[in-house]
Amino acid sequence: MVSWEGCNVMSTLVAQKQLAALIASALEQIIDQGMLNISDLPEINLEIPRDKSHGDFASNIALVLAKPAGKKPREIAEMIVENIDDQKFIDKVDIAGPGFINFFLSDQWLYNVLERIEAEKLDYGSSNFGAGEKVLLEFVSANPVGPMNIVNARAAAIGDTLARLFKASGYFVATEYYVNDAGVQTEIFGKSLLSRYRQINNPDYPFPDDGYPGDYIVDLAHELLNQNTALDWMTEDEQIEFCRTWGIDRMVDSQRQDLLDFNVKFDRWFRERELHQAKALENIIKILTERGYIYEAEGAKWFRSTAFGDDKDRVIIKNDGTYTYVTADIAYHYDKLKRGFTKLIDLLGPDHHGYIGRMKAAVQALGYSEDTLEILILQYVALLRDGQQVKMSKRAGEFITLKELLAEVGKDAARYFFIMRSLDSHLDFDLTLAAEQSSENPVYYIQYAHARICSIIRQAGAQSIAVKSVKDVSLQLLNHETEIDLMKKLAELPEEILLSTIERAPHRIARYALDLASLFHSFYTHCYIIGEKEELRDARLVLISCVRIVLERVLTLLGVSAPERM
RNA sequence: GCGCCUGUAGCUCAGGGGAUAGAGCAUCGGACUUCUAAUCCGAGAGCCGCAGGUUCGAAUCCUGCCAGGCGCGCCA
Repeated sequence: MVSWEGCNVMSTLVAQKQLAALIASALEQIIDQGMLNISDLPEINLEIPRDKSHGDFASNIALVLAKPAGKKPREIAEMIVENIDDQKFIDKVDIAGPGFINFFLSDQWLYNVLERIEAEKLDYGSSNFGAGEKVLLEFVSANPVGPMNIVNARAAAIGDTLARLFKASGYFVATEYYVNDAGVQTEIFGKSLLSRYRQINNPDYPFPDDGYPGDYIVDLAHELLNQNTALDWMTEDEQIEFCRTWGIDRMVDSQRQDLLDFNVKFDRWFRERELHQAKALENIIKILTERGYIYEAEGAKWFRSTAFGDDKDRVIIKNDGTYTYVTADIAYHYDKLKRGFTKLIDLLGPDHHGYIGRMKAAVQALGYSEDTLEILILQYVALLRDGQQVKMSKRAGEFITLKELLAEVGKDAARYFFIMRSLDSHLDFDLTLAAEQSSENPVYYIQYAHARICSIIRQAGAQSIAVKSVKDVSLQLLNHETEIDLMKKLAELPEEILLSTIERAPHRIARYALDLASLFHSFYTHCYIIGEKEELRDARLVLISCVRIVLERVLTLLGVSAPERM
């Protein structure tokens, strides 16, 4: 049994849980009295009504029960309300509309929120929901033969924030970037680099037909020249191999640096070559063969992925004896599983959606459940400049790289813009707006709220006014409408973090940050702080200090900085 | 042809069974002798792509259609 002693409600999550328990016990009493005849209780959900006149929380339970119970919704609602135990934290309970039960809570629960924020600081909103489950989040994994593009950038921002959300929700998370450094593409890359290297002294040296045209390879060639390597004494094959490994290492280094500049740090950069060196591909084929999912046909070896619902079986060893990329990918995922991760999440671009079936099949063929692997598909990004779409052609070597994006709009705006839309949304990224440092830009709007609070606290400090502890101020003075709204929003953070994690929806946090900033700005214009009487001033300082903590918290989740001055 | 995503205010997007459908931008009108006007307050603006169905209740779920984006290799 839940104890109702004291008023321990301190977030919307807790409030909803407690109200649901109250309704459940009311229903039990009604059923015991024989007033209601239903076989089993449905789940009781509390929602926060859009309209404030509908209370702090509302339940539709009476409407849901109307049919199975064969009674009118309002009649059921009345019985429930009559049987709800009186609680100190409930001001009143109304029945409204077709049969909604609306709960109006005493403001005390909001003051408890401030106490909790003061106690937990930047941990406020965290939970142990994940119970330490080991999750491996793989994202970006861009080919190392070229610079990272705008979709990679979106994946980086979203993947990184998802990782932060999983951590906040009590999971053990590791992030990985898978480097395809073993395929045909890297060989073409090696040839391209060697050709550019030769062209420095011999402009007529041929460039491979299928070579990579970008200028970055020319830059790499000049860097290679300055390295004074033993390249010229090698055979042709050795030269290509050297260019490949040296060049890929340089590409990976620069990708790693670009991502660090974007506030994205991977726990591990996993090289495909490690799998080959460890004979992991041979091993995975052996395992799948033993399990009976490999067969030979048309001179190749196939993985029977259709056994688990895939559209067609997949070639795993080509008729020329080499492996397909799927083979390495299965080996990589098996490696993840062997390392003890019980949940694998891959964040991929929309061109990879056909990949879901075969990889889920592979995981199952290896003896794991289908939902061990979760593949999130990210939709494309269209870049706009001055309202016009920026055309990008990879073949012509024209595309905006992550590095260029950061130079143009900055890390904070870029992160926010990528995260503010749901994964499913085909994002229109407005470069002009993102680069603008004005009120039209939501990033600055949120950061400005944080900087404003810091400024007030600085001003107060200059007048020797310190921010007191929550328990030393008169919280009941915080009763202005904008103050109540602000505290309600603070109360929502734990729920928001949890839902953002469960729904894999980082955009919810971006929106929450914007809403909180908006409520603060509104409060700021309606309520003074430093000029007010001491008691009210101190209470308000506590309030804005809590708002500041939560703003810093959500900005950190987004990977955006929380400036103290602007 | 098959698969995935999308279609909501002039624009970009939230909401994904519940009460009068929301936000930002844009437009229009107001607010600075005091803590940052990078702000606030207010107004107008919508057959929620179309047509059926399920439901006490559908923007939300199901079916079909229309439109846009992206896939459907022994490429990665």
